[in-house]
Amino acid sequence: MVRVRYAPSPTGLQHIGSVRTALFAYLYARSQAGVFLLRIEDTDRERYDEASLQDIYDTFGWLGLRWDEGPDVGGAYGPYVQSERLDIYRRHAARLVDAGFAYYAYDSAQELAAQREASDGKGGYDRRFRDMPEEQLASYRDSGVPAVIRFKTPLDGSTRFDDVVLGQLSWKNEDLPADPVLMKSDGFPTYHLAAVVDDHLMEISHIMRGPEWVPSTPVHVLLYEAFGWEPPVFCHLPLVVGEDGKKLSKRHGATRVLEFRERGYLPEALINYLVRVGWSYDDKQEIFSLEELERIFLLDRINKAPAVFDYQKLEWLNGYYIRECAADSLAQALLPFMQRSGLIADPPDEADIRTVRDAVPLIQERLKYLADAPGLIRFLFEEPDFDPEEMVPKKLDRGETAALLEAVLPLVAQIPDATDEENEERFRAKAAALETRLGNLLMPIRVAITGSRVSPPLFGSIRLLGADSSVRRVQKALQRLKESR
RNA sequence: GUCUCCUUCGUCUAGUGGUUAGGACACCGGGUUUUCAUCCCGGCAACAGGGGUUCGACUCCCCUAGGAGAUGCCA
Repeated sequence: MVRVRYAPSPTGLQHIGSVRTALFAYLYARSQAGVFLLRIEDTDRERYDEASLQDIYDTFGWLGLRWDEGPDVGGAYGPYVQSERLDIYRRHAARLVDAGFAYYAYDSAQELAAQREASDGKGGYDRRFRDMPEEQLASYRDSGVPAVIRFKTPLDGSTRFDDVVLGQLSWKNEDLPADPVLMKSDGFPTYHLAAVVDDHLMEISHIMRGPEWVPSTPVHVLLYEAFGWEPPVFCHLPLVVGEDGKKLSKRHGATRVLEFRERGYLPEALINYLVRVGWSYDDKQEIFSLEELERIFLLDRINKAPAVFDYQKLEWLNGYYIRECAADSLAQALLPFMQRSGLIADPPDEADIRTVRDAVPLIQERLKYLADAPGLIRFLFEEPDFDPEEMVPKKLDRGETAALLEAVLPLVAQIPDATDEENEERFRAKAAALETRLGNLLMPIRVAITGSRVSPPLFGSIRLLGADSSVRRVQKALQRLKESR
């Protein structure tokens, strides 16, 4: 039985890297008909942040990735919050001390900092309490200095493990972190202890996590050995980096995942994009639905090398998924963005909903982001403001433009009652009669109606706006064009 | 500094000893089109460098260079 976990710590908002890790774990569990579970690693009470915890639920709720076991849904291996498992860690740490694999240490933060400094960035702890005789130890114990429990990493020999992605990895034990802390002085475990204990007790079969854990994996392997447990399969995912090749952070743009929702990305697009960062299926397919991924996602197609997060490709996918979207659901998805830009009320009234829905066919293939919609159809909700000069087509002047507009005005009122084909035919005939180009006729109207030279298709736009408003806007624009001569 | 990992077009990647090194995004050009967008066609563009092994290396080995991660009583 494949059991994988996503184990975020509520110390920061969910970002691209963490969600990519979760996605891979989720997909692998699904493809193996296994279990995907959420475990909250809240053992750092210094950095604990309530909002970050909520962000985890909000993020995955939006993405539509559900766990089979977790704090909110329960399960047979709980509790799924580490701060609720403290006595489990205490017991296991004590067990290691009793068996001679770990010991109490009484260093102060200052002493440790001084040691680090003295070692000239090389790290390294002097292990002073590791083999301290009992008589000496007693004085520390009685002094009331808070103790930590440290793990005795072997002084010689080597530790190796197999990683699904990286292959066989090996360390000399002397290069390992010197006696890492297992239990902190505040009674909370460190990641090393908590993760190992929980992964074992929760019967995790595959540890899928970011590459920053590779260097501490040998310590984890040693811990499994000390406990007499069989380690799970390790699977370290490649890093997601920014364009500068460095670990993704705020300076690379939107890294907080929910910000992608605010910017008008579709979860399908983000998921599809993310799955291709560090994973491939074959040499052809780029588009994957979540449902398909849940069937075909395999670990052996995971890449080793770090991958650059490419916003342009994400943008393309987002446009693709917007185009694929059913009109009604797209309209629905657009409403919050219309509200946020103040064009429609919250809650929206019937007429506004209808307008948005009717506008969808006009703008669907023009949207790269949901947030683009308000800009494209703003003219349906309020009168545009524009420079009359915008109406003048290339190679024409204001006078000529005004004359064309005047000549074509009667046709505008008829637009809503005719098909696009009929309208086009009429305008083409008119253009021919006036010995001008079709574009020279339509551009001034386009600007008069929408306020911009770039807009959704004109006839459809006018149909939505209605004959009266449309004619009024053209007349008004004509007036301004003449006046400003 | 030390340890570990990584290295195919600008980017994501396919490729597992013999390929014109394939696809996608981006970019450039062309076509369709009432603007924009979509769509269609075409183009540019890569095996980090050096040694081996081999009849033959992008593929295997070694070295170098570059990059990244780690080096916490954070995860």
